[in-house]
Amino acid sequence: MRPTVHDIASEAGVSLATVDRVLNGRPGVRQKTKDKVEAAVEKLGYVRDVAAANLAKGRIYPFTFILPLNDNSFMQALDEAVQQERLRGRIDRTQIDIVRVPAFDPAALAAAIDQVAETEIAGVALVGIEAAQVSAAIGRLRARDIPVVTLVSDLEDSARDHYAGVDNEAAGRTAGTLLGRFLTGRSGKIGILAGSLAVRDHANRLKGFRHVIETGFPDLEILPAIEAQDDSARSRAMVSEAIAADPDMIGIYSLGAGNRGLIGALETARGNGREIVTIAHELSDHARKALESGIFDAVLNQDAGHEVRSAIRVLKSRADGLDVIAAQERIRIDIFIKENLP
Amino acid sequence: MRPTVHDIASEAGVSLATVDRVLNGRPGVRQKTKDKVEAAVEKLGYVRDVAAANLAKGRIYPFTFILPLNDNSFMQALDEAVQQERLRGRIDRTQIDIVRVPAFDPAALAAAIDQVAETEIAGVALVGIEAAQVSAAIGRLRARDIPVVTLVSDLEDSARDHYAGVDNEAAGRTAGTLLGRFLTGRSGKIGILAGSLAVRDHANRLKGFRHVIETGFPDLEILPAIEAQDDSARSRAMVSEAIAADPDMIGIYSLGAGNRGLIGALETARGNGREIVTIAHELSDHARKALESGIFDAVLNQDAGHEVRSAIRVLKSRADGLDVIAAQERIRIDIFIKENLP
DNA sequence: CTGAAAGCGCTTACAG
DNA sequence: CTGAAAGCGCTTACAG
Repeated sequence: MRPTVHDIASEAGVSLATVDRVLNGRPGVRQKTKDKVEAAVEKLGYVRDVAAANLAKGRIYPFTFILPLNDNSFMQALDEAVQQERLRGRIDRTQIDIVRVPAFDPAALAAAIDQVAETEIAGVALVGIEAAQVSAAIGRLRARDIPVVTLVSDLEDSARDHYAGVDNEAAGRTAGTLLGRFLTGRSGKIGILAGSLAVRDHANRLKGFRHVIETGFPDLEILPAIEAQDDSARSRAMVSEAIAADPDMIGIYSLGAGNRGLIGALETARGNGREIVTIAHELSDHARKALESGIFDAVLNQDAGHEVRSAIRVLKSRADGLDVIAAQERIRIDIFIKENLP
Repeated sequence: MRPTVHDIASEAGVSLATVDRVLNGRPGVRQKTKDKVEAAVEKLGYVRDVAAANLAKGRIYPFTFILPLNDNSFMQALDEAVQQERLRGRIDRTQIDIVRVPAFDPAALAAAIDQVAETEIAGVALVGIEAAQVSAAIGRLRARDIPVVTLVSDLEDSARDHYAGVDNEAAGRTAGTLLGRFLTGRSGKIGILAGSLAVRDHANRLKGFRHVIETGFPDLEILPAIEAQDDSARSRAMVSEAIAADPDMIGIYSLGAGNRGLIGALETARGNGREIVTIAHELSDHARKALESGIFDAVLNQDAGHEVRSAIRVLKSRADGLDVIAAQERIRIDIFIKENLP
């Protein structure tokens, strides 16, 4: 049987309380006593039972997730993933509060952060918006020693502890390579559909995409980006117009949300005999159906559940003063085509 | 604060022991008492603290993993993943034994299974080999009510409880679509490199691949499969020869292990001005480097760690007599290209 | 600086 | 059929 604190205590000839002090690096133990305990730990190969420790501590980690009020499928999936983990809180001793703020509103986000900072909290996760006031609010949280993780969308210049999200430039490069290769031997133009290039994520994706196409696929030309604010009706209208206007458009990279409108436009185009190779982001139900029907050729995905769980793991580690194994927390860029749909 | 067994007991006006009996469906409780307890559970929204329960039970799940002694990278990764989980056993109360048997040896595997059946065990995971004697041995395990999960390689006709691995036919279809699309506009022949088509996994991959190419890419012709027993030197020689023999070979699908030899052959071919679009399986270090250098164009991967953890979750559920949510245990087919390498 | 005792939420003999 | 008490491996006041 594996050794317990009792074994350590009797081996070292001290009490349980002292063992606990040494094990948890609490102050008020003579060096000599500490040595005895450490020797016993070493000798018996003691490993702490974390579950039992948590039970005894009755410790609960109160975390707050600040999420945007956004109706696109991905943000909804993210919201649901957080709610899911919230329920699991009973078992993993987290107490997750969700605060929702208007989307794309830096002032609202900063205000929400400041409000959260007033509460008794062990960590905060939030979807970043690139803005000085947001960075400043994060700085104030960190000044109070509250761990902060950015989720999905980073704020590189802020004091956040960790970013739980995808490398968007790499995602753009991935899309570029796939689209370029799917169009092997053809020459023509590529349409870009974005929410807004003012959003760092979208800009980064486009940057990576552009780099790959320009350096690797000289027969393809990238058209100026269509910014449709991730709005479905708008996307549909603008993409339809662009397709009609340019018979040479043979591919589209949709790097934002708003896929529903895009799918409508592509279906219409297909009706008119135009098959356009398309790569989009986020495996929503719509995107899945579009893959199945051949309207989309590939979909890049980030797993919202993974991101949320990673954020929680990191916040817990931080709250416990432990280090994070960065490699283990890297969020993958999933590639889905019709054939490997999960 | 969330309710505990104490709250249920006082609400229902019974003792802790009775609450426990009802909660765990143990016999010897009057229906009327049971009703009272269940009403209290309902009313207070009680949810059991699994960690505390395990602590009290002192329960440990002794599982045995039977793994092939195989030096290919994937099997080594699998072995390491099991060792990893073995270490975590201290925290998640599993006690994992690893038994290693010669690879591709049905008699040895069957013997190992029978030997394990003699021990006090809560579940067995094993890498399947298609053979009647193996199925029979699994049947004997199940007859003793020991849960069995096949890992990586299934035995559909056996009595195993669950398969923790990838849908290999879908993997083949995925490879076919990618290769076909990467070769858009070109016509030529596709080489197939397999370990042995007697291995069901390899045969299934080829089946899926063939289906996609034959129905979707009429300009591509699949050459007879090269079976190199996953041996590096052999793979290298046979692939080199095949490339030299057929100037029309423009693509290769490598559906087994033995990638090192394949990479060597492709590098030589490249030196001779032959660029062959290649898709392989399993993201080993060699495969990763081959992606980075452009020798491989895509790699399909199954995550050994996921498979092992899924197997453990399923075995635990079975041991506890719980159902498994199949959708949650599905193992994904990961697509990696140079740009989305993790 | 150190220890004895109670308790976290559950389960398990044992007694009745 | 039901209950009182002890214990799982830890931590935490409290006392000294």
